[in-house]
Amino acid sequence: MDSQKTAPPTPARRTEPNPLYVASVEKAFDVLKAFRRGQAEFGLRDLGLSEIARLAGMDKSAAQRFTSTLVALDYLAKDPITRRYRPAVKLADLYFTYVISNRLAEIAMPRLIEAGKVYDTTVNLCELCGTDIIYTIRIPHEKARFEATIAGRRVPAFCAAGGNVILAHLPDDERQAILDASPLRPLTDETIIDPTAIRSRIARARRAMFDIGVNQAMMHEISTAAPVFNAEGKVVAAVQIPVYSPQWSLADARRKIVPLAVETARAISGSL
Amino acid sequence: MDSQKTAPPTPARRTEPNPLYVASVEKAFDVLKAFRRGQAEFGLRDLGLSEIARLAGMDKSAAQRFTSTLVALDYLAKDPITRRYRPAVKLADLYFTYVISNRLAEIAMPRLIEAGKVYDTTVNLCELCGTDIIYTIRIPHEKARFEATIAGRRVPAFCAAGGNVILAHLPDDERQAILDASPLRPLTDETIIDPTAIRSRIARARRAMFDIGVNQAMMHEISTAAPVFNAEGKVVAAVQIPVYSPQWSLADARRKIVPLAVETARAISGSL
DNA sequence: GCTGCCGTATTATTATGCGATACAACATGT
DNA sequence: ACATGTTGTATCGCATAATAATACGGCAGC
Repeated sequence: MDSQKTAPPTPARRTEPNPLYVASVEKAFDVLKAFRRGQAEFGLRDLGLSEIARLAGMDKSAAQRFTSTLVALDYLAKDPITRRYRPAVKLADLYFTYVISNRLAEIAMPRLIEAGKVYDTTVNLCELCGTDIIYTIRIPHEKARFEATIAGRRVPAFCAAGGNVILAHLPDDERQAILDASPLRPLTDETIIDPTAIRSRIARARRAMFDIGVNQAMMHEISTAAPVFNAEGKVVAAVQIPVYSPQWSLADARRKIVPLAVETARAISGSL
Repeated sequence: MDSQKTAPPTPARRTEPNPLYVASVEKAFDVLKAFRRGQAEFGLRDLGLSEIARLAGMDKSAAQRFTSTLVALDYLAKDPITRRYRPAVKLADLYFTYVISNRLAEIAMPRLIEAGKVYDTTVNLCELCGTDIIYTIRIPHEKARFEATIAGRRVPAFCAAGGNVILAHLPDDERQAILDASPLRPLTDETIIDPTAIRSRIARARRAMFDIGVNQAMMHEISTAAPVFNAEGKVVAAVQIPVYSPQWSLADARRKIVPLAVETARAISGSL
């Protein structure tokens, strides 16, 4: 008679036997992560103390301490009447901190803005983070699903055009390690999850120097991407441009959007 | 014989005598903040251990422990050869966490995108955070200075059009408290820092339901803004639209941009 | 009105984070 | 080349600071 109502109790607590490791910091971030999970899995915009405890895999006392601390630091806000917590504006500081110290972003930004105007399309820059890609810069032009317009969004690398072009130019062992670690869960009915199919798609992307995918991460989305290289010739990011059916056909995307992504990526690479 | 070479050693350590307060968490965030300061004050994209210690106001041992844990958690990256640290992609997660759980952002996003197309201008949503405003959503269309295009950017509320329209509709005591707490340091040669001038500008913004400022936070910028209200009639944000001289004149901004900002803000308010 | 769950407050215990110290690897300048 | 002042790394005993158990009050919903 198991009464766990929510997902796997704890996603395997990281055990860092390093004497320089401060465990409290990890737990604070676990609390923040709980909100992302809560939103993704249950559509919750705010969380109560017990929910946080459950989602972050800690007991109520710990949740109490860390929420209290995060509220004092202004990274979490607490509704005084419902007593529920939600992420606070100040979290945006950290994104700024990342981007402002990122030369790649600085160089890419004007070119991405430029590129968006050519066909009035959204243009994104994405970088690898573990087995996912994260959209670090987004220039939205079209009203897609809300999450699809927000910077910081994660998509598994194996099913994103941006992910594929990055994987394609990684050293073999690194690419393999990431694919091995990727849970091949489909995001749409058409997501390719067959390992050999994925591999050949990546190989194609390497030869062509771009990738294009249809309905892989989201329905009605045709996603194109091209790799960005640094001065030493290593992939560091991808320019990704999505367009949406039925306004765009695959043929038109191929003919117009792919070259735009490739050209933009090349321009950025050239200035690194 | 003082050998402190850098700015004020510690910006007054917060002393939280709450038994539920976990001080280590604060220190971890202090380390992250150090990067923002390092960038703002010295233009540094990465920091060495000792620099972090200095900027975050802690000793080398502490800096060592917290950088080490933040690296383990992937919020900081360490260059193995230079041994310097820099903010890592994963920080973008936290921004996403904030925005995705924010109803306001969800409702505003499509209207902001729409608004940007009218005159091909950048459109921003900003929210109050302490004495600053933070740009939470940005739809960039023009290639302004890099920082001016990044979400998470902070500007003192008193000299930002977005800040003024928010302040204008706050309860008197709250507005006063924020102005009292604001360091009235000018950002440009033309920034208004006279308290009574600021007050009358805010009063005007309240009556007019918009604000417009020239060269207040950045040279060549004409900044317009209008307030967004929630269902209970409280200000929660501002729609801000900047245009740049010499492409735009003040008169044109008044005639075209202000109504656009006002209308967009009203549309958002109406859907909250 | 009873029962369960939630958020809050308080406590003793000890594990945990602390910071002094010593070392190594560079850079610097003479 | 050497002496000097950095910087980053590693170790360790001590006491503080974070912990988890517990108890309380409030608010739901049967």
